[in-house]
Amino acid sequence: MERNRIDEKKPRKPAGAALKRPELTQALYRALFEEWAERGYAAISLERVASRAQAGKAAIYRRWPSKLSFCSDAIKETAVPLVETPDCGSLQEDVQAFLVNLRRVLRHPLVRKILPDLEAERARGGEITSVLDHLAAERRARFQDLIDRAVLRGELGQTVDRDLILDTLPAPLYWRMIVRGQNASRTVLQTQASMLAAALREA
Amino acid sequence: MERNRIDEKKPRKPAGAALKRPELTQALYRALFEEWAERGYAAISLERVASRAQAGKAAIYRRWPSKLSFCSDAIKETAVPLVETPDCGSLQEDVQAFLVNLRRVLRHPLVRKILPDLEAERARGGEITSVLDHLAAERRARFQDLIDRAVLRGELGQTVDRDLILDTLPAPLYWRMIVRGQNASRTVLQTQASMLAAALREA
DNA sequence: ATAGGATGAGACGGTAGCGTTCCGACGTTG
DNA sequence: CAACGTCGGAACGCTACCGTCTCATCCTAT
Repeated sequence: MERNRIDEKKPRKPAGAALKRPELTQALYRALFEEWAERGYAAISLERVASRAQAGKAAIYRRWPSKLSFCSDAIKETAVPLVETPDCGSLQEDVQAFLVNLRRVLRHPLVRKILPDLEAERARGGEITSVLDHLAAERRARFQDLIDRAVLRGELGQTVDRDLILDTLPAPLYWRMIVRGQNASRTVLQTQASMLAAALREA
Repeated sequence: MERNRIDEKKPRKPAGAALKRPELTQALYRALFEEWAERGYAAISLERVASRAQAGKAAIYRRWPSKLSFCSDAIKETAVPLVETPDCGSLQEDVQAFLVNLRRVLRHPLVRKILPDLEAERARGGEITSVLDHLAAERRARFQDLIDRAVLRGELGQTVDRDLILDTLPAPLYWRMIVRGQNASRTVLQTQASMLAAALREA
């Protein structure tokens, strides 16, 4: 009876499938993010998203039951391939590699607009708060690895305040690029890495 | 002819005046900020602001021609008495005093919600962007004073990168309190001040 | 070729806020 | 006392979007 005809999400044949065309789903995600960047989460109009994707409103309501689940899926689908922080040999190099990765993310023009909106929505206690909390937890785990390596190398004491480092590492670059809207050259990253390494050793 | 009957903003007699009652104006400001914190700038409903202040919509439109000018006036009126950064004798003490002032501002429950919304609105290029740019310029001037004093004392070299310091000083506390939503104890401020002073000397 | 399912387009009634305008009530001024 | 201006409240027509629904069309699989 081939019951997988209902379950399958990807095309069985090489060409595009007809069951909830995945290309359209991607187009809807893209249109959503554009709308999101322009208006902010609270003011997203699904009508405009649909027309921006040259789709009908029904195409959205067929896939997701609500704006929240639509946006939640869009974030999860997109934010997963995020920053990787491999071991670069020293604290200073680890920090600099992290900054390079962070800059790559913060450079994206849509991220620059959507990220502050997410923070605002979270501060306000909006409905997407839970989604963001989940992402924040993942982000925190990456930091822990970086700090653990530095402690093992003896670059940081075992009593180091991990919570404070969590504030210190990403904050200056975020502030510069997102809050102040400046760009960050390679020399800026290097100087910031030096300053951060010095700050961490002081903690 | 007593032409000041038109100009005067304050009551001539001890009792409340009738011409655009200033108490009502203040009540409207307060209601605006509450609404702002709950919904965000883009979603502010002047109808709700009015009813929250137990006023009629006309009371708002009699005073301001648009939402932008209403909010703009409210911000300017409120944000002017901002942080002061007096000379405390040393870089480390100056930094710590600045952090204490910043914490005082960021602790306010309405500020915690309105500030991220302002950043998001600014990143989006919304209509209040110009108002915020003006405030940012004032804020920057305060930092220049703090750095100038440290250079004069010989604590920082004359070639120090002021732009980077502009990113480094407020970022970690802002990140901790606003983005992460944590509070900041006195020892947190002290440790951050030490870390920041070490970072600045590295710049 | 044909049947079935997704699609784009758009109509529908409902909700919400806009900005304006009117009203009767009130208090201050003269 | 009378005139005036502001007050709260409410109604106005207007626009935008919601979430549902219908329908002709197109594509794919059988």
